[in-house]
Amino acid sequence: MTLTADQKRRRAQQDYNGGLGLCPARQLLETISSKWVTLVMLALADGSLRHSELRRHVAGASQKMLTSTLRSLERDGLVSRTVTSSVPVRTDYQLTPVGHSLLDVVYRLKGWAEDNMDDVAHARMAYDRGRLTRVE
Amino acid sequence: MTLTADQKRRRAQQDYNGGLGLCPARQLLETISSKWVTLVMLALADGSLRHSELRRHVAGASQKMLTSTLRSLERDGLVSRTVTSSVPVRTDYQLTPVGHSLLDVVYRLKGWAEDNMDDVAHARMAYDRGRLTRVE
DNA sequence: CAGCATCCGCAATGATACTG
DNA sequence: CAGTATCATTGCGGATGCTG
Repeated sequence: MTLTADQKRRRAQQDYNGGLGLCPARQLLETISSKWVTLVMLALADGSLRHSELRRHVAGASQKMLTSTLRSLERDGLVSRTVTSSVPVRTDYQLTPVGHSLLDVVYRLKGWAEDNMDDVAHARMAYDRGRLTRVE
Repeated sequence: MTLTADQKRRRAQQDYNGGLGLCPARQLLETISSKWVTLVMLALADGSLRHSELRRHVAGASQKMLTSTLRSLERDGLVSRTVTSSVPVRTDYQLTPVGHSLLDVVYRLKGWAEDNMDDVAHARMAYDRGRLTRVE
């Protein structure tokens, strides 16, 4: 078998997440870092929303991604799903207590972004403009 | 010519942002949400690190991804890069003041993950158990 | 209306080899 | 050692159509 360095690295990463148990936190971090997670969390901040409502709140999210994200959040116990078996099926999503605790952190993240977006925007322009000026 | 890789990334981001017409804050949020960003930030928490050292700290990061992430962070003014033009080129990375302010938030995120990983792990098992009643 | 399955294009990511 | 370009692969994410 030609298990080159690629396999080894990938195995290392997988083991890091699952086997060692020393860093399940990282696994969680990566879950949170998912593109739509923060947006869905913020959308559910005010209360429960239906699938269609959620989709309206989160701009640019396809039905597939939304469902996928919600499943992930539900699996992690951050979001609870309530299905009402009426004729038109109604499904409501809302944050669990654990979800709310994460929301608190997400708010801080959002706050930081709002506070520093000017600095970052400026830094970006400066970087893009003077990229050929190397520091030595 | 040396901008090709960066231009690709930049183009991708702008393409996404342009399609949705988003506020800069959300743009920043997505930057932070990048998979390796938090890990690199945490690695640089204690002080400056060289490229190779950084790579050792962040498990599973390829050289390409690391460089790419660092470039992104440098562009946003969160990380500063210091190149020493000695015979073996030495490059050190360290957080900027703005980077440190983000690090503070990242710490909270990490703290949350550590505090809640047990709950989440439990929720996951429970969820998976319920789903596995229907195995082929 | 909720959500799952399928096809598919493209961006993200990795490996490799090459500069300075 | 740090960094880049190039090619190959994959998995994300979008679109569509079908089920309950």
